[in-house]
Amino acid sequence: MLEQIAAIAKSVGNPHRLAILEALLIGEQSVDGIAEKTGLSIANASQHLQHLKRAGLVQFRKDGKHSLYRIGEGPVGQLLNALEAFSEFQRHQLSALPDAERILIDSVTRDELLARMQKGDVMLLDVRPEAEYALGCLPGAINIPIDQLQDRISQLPKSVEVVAYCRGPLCSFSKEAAVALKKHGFKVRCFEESVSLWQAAGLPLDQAA
Amino acid sequence: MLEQIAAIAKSVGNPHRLAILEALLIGEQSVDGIAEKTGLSIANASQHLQHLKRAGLVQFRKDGKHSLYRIGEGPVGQLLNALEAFSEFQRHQLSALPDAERILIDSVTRDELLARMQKGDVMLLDVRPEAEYALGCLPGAINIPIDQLQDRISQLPKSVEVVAYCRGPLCSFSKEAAVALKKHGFKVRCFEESVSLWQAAGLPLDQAA
DNA sequence: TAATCATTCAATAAATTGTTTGATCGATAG
DNA sequence: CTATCGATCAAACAATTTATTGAATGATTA
Repeated sequence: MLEQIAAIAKSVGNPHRLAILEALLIGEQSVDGIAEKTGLSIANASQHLQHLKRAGLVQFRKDGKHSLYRIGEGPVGQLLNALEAFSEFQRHQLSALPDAERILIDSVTRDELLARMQKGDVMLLDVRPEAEYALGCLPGAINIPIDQLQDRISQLPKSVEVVAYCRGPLCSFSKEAAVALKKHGFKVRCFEESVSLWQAAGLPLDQAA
Repeated sequence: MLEQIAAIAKSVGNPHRLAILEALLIGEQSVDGIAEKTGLSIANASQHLQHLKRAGLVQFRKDGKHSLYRIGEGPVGQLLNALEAFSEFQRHQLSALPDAERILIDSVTRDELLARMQKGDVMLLDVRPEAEYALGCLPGAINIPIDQLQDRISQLPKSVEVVAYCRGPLCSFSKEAAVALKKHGFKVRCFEESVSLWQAAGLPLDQAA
């Protein structure tokens, strides 16, 4: 029992396999696509993929001479989220802020976000690099890459709540952005599921041109 | 970055270390207490504990000639919960139920549970073994160990909602119980944080004696 | 001060994991 | 049918993890 759980953790406990999962969060990919994105040799990527497949973290289909892998069913995103959240906590722990200074960021569930978007009383902030934003973003989101946020912070409204998001479960940009904004007095939460899980849920993306 | 995250996952990716964490969820312990509970040699337990300490998953203080370890600050419980949830998902996946047959269990947050307990319109069901129940349970809970549940299912009321709980993040009893009850038409949810996180939050336990 | 106890450390051996190489397989294209 | 391509496999090696042993540490107790 504990061994099953440990086996799952062991599967994600390798930077190359995490990189593969991160790549797959964007969408289904062939082995050599993954190999290229992660800098692994093809044979090595294939081995890691099979490891992940055994653990149920990815799934697989064949299309002609390609093997296409995708994120597995089940709460893979939550798992990666939990890992990222713990890592994030650690990093802030280390920066040795006195407890009072530590800023807590609330998050928003997908359902709540959808409802708020309908009402139109939130501003969606995409903090990914421009190139990723251009490929597609949540409907109506504006883009300020995390490294430009300090300079362009005045472009954001204080009248409505800001919801920041980034790539997905293994990315901490949205939380960093939220902390920065909160320090400046904005009303801000973050949407932890971000693009990859939005997509995975079958919801539509905007083409930001 | 991915390496930091992988290091965390690697730390929980070992059954002995998971067993140690499970033991610590109950409370602070000395090295030899942990060694005994997990069946490890003292030296080995000490090494694993130091591994966990490096990863920030446990913390440590000295008291005389004892070293006392406890679960680390931060979202350790969530992390273990996510792992357990994924493992649980897999197990049900494997039992090859057609999608329609798969039973989804809602869970209850601690805050909601507290509110409902005040109002008195829930029945708390502790499905741990009797011995553990005797050491302390959530206020007002009754105990039906998971392996007696089938026989004693008629003792439960259908008029109020049942909330099942068990040991903590690495235990799946409460979910199993909830599935069984739901099949019999009970209104049931499960309290995923269970005893260990209840305790960790500083909330009081009942002495069931 | 010496003896004892709980723990950690250091060294080693055993087991597991990760990577590379080249061979192999199956599907498509010429 | 043969050549090519994407992917997997099998074997071999390197690197990392894990468990065990016995010595060392440091705080208490006699």
